[in-house]
Amino acid sequence: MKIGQLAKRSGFTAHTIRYYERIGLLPPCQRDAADQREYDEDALVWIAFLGRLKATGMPIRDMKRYAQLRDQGPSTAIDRRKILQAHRDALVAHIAKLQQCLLSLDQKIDIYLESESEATHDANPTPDGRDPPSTRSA
Amino acid sequence: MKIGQLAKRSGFTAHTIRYYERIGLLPPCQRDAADQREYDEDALVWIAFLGRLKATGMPIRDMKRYAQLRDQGPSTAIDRRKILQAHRDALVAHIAKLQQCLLSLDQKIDIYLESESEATHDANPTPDGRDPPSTRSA
DNA sequence: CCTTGACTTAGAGTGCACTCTAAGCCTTAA
DNA sequence: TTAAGGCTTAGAGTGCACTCTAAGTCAAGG
Repeated sequence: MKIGQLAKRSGFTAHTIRYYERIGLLPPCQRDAADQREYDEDALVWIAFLGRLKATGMPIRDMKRYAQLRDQGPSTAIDRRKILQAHRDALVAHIAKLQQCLLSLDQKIDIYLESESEATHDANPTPDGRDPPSTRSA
Repeated sequence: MKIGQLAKRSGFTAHTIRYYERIGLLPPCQRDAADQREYDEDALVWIAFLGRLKATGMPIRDMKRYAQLRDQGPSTAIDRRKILQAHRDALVAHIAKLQQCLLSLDQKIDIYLESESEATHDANPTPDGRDPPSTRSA
């Protein structure tokens, strides 16, 4: 497939795909008679994997490290697995943190909703007219 | 407390706190006789909240919008609540996506681990000497 | 008295990850 | 035949969120 196709199927732009090739994240691909890039399904699998690393917050320099090891062949498999595991652990921690933030966000929303329903039952929003839930710990 | 104290307790640097004030994320605070910033506990609560918005991926321009509404007083409470709810929904979706990525990351790690244990039982890592788990969907 | 270190300002610089531009080539449909 | 649209390159530009610099003031400790 051409770069435009790969772009559509991977969710990256053609610009970004060329950029990734330039910096060594994608290996150089086949070219057709007109010197245009021609990709196979493997390329899509690889770039989709990069997309997941990116989505989970891996910086490009780490993806590059991984890509370099991959280029060096099977002897680097253990190193690659370790990179992935470290990333996985960081991801688990990150998700946990997000879930905690979600909790306190929900709490804050509830405080807003409560003060809104008070305002419905009562003509006067909050007793002293202060900004209702501008603060709250957690 | 002084800016250095607030920095320590909030996890932001003093530089960043001044930057946030400059762009309107933090309201101007009290100054002491030497014109140095003096913060109260409320300031800490507010900046900690900003920290959670940031940690959950809210861009600064959206935080600014929220801060502006807050500065306008209680009449903007519903708008603020809606911002928070929209952010909350985006966050839930983001967490779900991360969890999906975590799943396929774990699968990939398992493939590496399997090929490693094969290598232990068998002298020859992979039959044809190819890069073991460089791909795999999901 | 002197040094240390925290603070002040405006504004410049950084790092990341794209994102786009310019100028041009090639293929395909009308 | 021509126009549209996709492709090529090197390199410049963008947006975000800081991050730091320079030059200076000020208060406390040795």
